[in-house]
Amino acid sequence: MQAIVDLVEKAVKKLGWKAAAVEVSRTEAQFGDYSTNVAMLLASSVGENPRAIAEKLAAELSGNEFFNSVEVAGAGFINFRLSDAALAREVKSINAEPDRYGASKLYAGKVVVSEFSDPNPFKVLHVGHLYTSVIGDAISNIVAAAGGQVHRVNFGGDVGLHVAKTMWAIIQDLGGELPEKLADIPVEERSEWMGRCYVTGTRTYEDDAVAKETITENNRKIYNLHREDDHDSPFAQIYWTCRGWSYEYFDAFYARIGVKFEKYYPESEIAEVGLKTVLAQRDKGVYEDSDGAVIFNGEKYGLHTRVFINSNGIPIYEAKDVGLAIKKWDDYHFDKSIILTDAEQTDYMKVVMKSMEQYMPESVARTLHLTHGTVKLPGAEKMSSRKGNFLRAVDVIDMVAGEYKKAQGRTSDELVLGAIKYAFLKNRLGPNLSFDPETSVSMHGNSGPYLQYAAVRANAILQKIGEFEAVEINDLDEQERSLVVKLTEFSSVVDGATTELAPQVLCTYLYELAQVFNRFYENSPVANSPRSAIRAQLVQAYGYILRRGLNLLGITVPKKM
RNA sequence: GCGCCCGUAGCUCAGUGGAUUAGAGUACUUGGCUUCGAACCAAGUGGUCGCAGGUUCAAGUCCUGCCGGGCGUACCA
Repeated sequence: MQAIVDLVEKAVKKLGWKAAAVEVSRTEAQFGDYSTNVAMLLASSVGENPRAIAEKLAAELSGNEFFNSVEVAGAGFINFRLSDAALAREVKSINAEPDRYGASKLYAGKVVVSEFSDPNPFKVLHVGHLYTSVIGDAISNIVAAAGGQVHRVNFGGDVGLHVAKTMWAIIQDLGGELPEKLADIPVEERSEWMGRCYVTGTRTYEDDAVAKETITENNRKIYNLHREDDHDSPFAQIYWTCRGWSYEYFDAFYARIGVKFEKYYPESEIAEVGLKTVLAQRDKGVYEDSDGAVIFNGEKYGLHTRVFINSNGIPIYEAKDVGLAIKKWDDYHFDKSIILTDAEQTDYMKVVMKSMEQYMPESVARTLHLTHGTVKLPGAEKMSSRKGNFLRAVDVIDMVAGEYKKAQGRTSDELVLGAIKYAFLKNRLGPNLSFDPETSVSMHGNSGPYLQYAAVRANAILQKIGEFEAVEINDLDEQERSLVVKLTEFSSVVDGATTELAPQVLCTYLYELAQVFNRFYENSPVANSPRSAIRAQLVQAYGYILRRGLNLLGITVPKKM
């Protein structure tokens, strides 16, 4: 709590000691509400033992109306117990400015580009896209709430070998370059059909040497139709139509999960600048020719070597990422660029960034690559969209909807997404995520439904009592006190989640908050109580904070459940 | 081989170097609905924090080595 930090700093100064970095953290209820170890940190510079320093500080602070008690414990901890007056002030200030209370300012005025999700046209959205979209959205929300001017962008391969493979199978399936036959594909089967074509094309590329040549040629044709702005040839007509289907399918998906993007960066729009840049920087010695390809020799930097332009002269993923980075910098001149991808790309990204550092160091220094693991479902094999044994994003939503219906007799996207998003976000980023639709997204315990329910309960109370007076808040009992103390932790939690870009920090807090509230709820009637007007203010403040926290995670609070 | 990540209760996981006794959820055993919805609450069982050293007043947390698992390691994205 910042107010305590300020008071401690003031006391340290008053006692004539050199200011140490004061940190105040929550502590176990048996010790107090908050504690600080500043006495231990001061020990060496002051030249006294921590315990004695703590005693002096406690004496200095204990008269303050902010505290009920200030006690020294253990090796020199100072434990604080907040006064009712201090707690009342917090509740009042939450209810006065529910959307601003405790907001972080860590990104105030900063321009932030947040790239995530990154699906490829001509392919199917799988469970990984759902996962990465949910995380990216939450992180973007957190940065935006901290004052960041966040631009959410999405990158995807509308050119490249995977498109060439899909196009090959599409043309086979249509019986030739016959765009008019596309009308025969039912609207609801389009994405599915393209996904199947991708799998067929990939298998063929691996097994059939003749077809492989055609696919390689297709790849070149696709780059060329962009260069020549060809929308008329039968091949181009098929390409543009299917590409359009993909983007419609993506938009519908994002709308369904409540994630919004400012723009797509299709690879076709950045491939040229990537290609030109890599060639220009090769001439300056950053990249090298090798076996007909253009590479970056990462071994000089303890990384591995990667190809940027293949021996057919086509810019592959590496060169496209160079183009993307340049385009983003030109578009936004960002203070921070966040790129969220699967952890498989960690070393890859290091190589690309190391190469760009040679000629655009400022942009690279402001770029942060965040990674996450893979979603594992119980009993599932490793998924591969190239082999076709993957789980689609909609399959996961359907599975959870099925579980919801089984358990509660009804379901809705709002509830299903609340369950999925929370299950995805409550764990730290990085390691793989075990996701079990049946148990992990259960209706009990540390789950999205628990939190949504905890919010609905608060609303139900407020609805029942209607208008109430903002009377003075005093003589808090134990349950009321714990609820308010928990509310005061909000700002430091948000700061922590923002600093670390770690949504799980917020999840843990919100769950604890909901637990504290549910305990309060069991024992503290609001409607039929002499303390009704006081408790209503607490419930209102709690409702605001819980809703804000959930919204940061991309989770909405249902009107009813 | 080399590089990066992970290893905490039966299972899934939290855990900015600090508190006699390492926390949740789940599962299991109990108790609590005439109430602002019990999708809740309360109590209990369950740990050599992978192993071994080191740094520190203090290590699940930092360092080193080892064991186990995952990922990456040149023309896919």
